[in-house]
Amino acid sequence: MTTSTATPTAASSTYRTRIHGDIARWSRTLIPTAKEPPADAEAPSHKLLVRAGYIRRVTAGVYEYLPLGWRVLRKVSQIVREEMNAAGASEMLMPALAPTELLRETGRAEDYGDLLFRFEDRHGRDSYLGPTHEEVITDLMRQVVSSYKQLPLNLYQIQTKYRDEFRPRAGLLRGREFLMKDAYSFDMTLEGLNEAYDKMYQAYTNIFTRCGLDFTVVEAEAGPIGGSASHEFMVNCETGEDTILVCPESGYAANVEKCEIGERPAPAVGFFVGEPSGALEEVHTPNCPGIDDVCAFMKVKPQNMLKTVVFKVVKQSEEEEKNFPGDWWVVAVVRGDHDVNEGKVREISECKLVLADPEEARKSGFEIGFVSPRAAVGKPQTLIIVDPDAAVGMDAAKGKPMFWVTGADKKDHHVKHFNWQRDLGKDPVSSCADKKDCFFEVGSIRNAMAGDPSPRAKGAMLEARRGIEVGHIFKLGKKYSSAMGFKVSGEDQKLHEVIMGCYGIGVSRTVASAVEMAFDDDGIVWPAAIAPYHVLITVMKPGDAKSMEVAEQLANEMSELGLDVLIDDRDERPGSKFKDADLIGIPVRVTIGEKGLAESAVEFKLRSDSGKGSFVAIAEAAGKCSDATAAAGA
RNA sequence: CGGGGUGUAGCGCAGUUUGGUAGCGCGUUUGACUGGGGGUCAAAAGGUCGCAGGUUCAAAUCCUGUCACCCCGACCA
Repeated sequence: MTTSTATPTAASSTYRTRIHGDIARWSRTLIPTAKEPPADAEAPSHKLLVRAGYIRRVTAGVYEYLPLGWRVLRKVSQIVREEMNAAGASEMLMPALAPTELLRETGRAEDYGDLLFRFEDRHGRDSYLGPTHEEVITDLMRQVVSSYKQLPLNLYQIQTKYRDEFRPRAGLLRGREFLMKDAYSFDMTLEGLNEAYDKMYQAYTNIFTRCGLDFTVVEAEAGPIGGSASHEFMVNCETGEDTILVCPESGYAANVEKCEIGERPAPAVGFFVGEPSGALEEVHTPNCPGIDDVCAFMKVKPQNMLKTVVFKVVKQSEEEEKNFPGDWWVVAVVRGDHDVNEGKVREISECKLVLADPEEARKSGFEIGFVSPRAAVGKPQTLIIVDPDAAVGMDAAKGKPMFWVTGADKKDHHVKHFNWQRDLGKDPVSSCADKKDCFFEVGSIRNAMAGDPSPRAKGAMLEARRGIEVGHIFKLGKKYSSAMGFKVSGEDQKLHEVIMGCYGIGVSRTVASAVEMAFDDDGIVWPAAIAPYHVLITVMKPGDAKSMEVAEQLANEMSELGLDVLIDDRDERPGSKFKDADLIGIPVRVTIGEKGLAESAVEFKLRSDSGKGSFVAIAEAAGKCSDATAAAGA
């Protein structure tokens, strides 16, 4: 592996010695290219990486990295390594295999469920293959770190990870075995954590910039891993699995789960106010628990439905259980074309929630699938939250009373002409005010969508884009140190739980997303920094002594300049060699043929240029390749 | 976990309805011609038709079971 002569960040200064580039011969390595992709490949990166001989599938979601693929993976790893080291983190290696009892300490043995690769060894010990390593590192740390003087620390590894995805797909983008960099920071104070986090944010920005990727950093929910803040690094790409929302004016960007919605104007007449659109009418809707089913059956639009989602409150302490005995519920109401955002419901309700079990909810009077706000209003131990877009009585656009369809609170029935005031009381909010254990409020509880007002710039609208998540940084807080008893002595001579952060990069996914981002009809177009080789020397007549001599000489010169060179010395027809060259996507191609040699020249062409290329004197070729790769960021 | 689908040569596929000697294209090997964008001709190698039972004189084909894989949805540190 090499570094080039012109690495743009401070990390390159770690190299004191001149490192020569690699030279390889196509005929003596393994690059099995194919005209047709395997039938199971769908994503462009999957098709191309297989066709170009980078990877092969071994079983669902598991791939071999052939020589070219492994080189790319190592290039990305090396960039990650350099930037992590420059940010003050230390590399180590944890095992992929660990005892499940570690996960029991934090409850994640259950939380992960089937996603965890688990098995018993011959002694009957329950083991797992690590999907991530919070428990392992915390276990290590609690053994070896006992004083604040040993902190702060940031430790990372580049390790194969395992997740038993139910449906692996898209080649390297969602595999069951994948290469990941994971880092863990340990601090005594919140300020320390914030500093560590900001350093990682910067390191990640450097890493993905150096990899030549076009990416967006978005605010994200911390998710099941817990914690208080997080950002995702998303490669901008139409084929991406994830939707992100961005504000074109302020630069605010967030994923769908996290994205806030700017102030939505309340109806001019006030929330819930409006005459009924007609008499309440019950409709038999057999086998229609879902919004789409009902809409198709009743021929109404989702915008005219009220969706009612029932959550159960999870009490987190015995004290809570004592103060609030029995089952408590949170009922979220949104418009049928919107999605309830559990995080936002949680924030407003200030409770830990789970989606109610249908059976259990039914016993308490919620006919799941057919619930309406009527089932919840005035009900004890229940909080109702209605999204502003659902809390309207007048259809402002049409100037008519709002036509609502919602559940009939009995199986296989819905009602139409639902009206907030008539069916819930003259003023739904105050109707609950005099009961001390029933609550009713209007709050923003749905996922943001394209077209929603920006939360950061007045008048701007959110836009939706697609992306591939390649990096994710979290502020974990004390979740793991607390669960696993990782405490150290502070300056005050007292024990303190350590504050953690964790920082992941999907290395193999980064490789695939680089391809998703840059390819054309002919094949891959690698960013120079992560291409398996910088230069491909295509020898038209490998049987010709003069041609091969020039090829070797050029390769040596380039290697001296730190370039990695692949010589296509195969005795193939020119057409095949050019097709293969475009397919594997090496950034610079130098062609050695009779035309040029007669003039002591070779042909120089960038993969990213569609033109024919140009002739360059042999003496200048190596330098030109070096300049071109440096200009492309390698 | 719901719905749909596929397993036949290294890759892509036909053949299965109506049981009767295992096929095509690409790739591979050999030879000749060719030689700047996947060439031409000639010859050749390569398959227990996913696996296990069953029906039958006879099974890639029909029946039963099983395994693997893919797509859509749900889910997703």
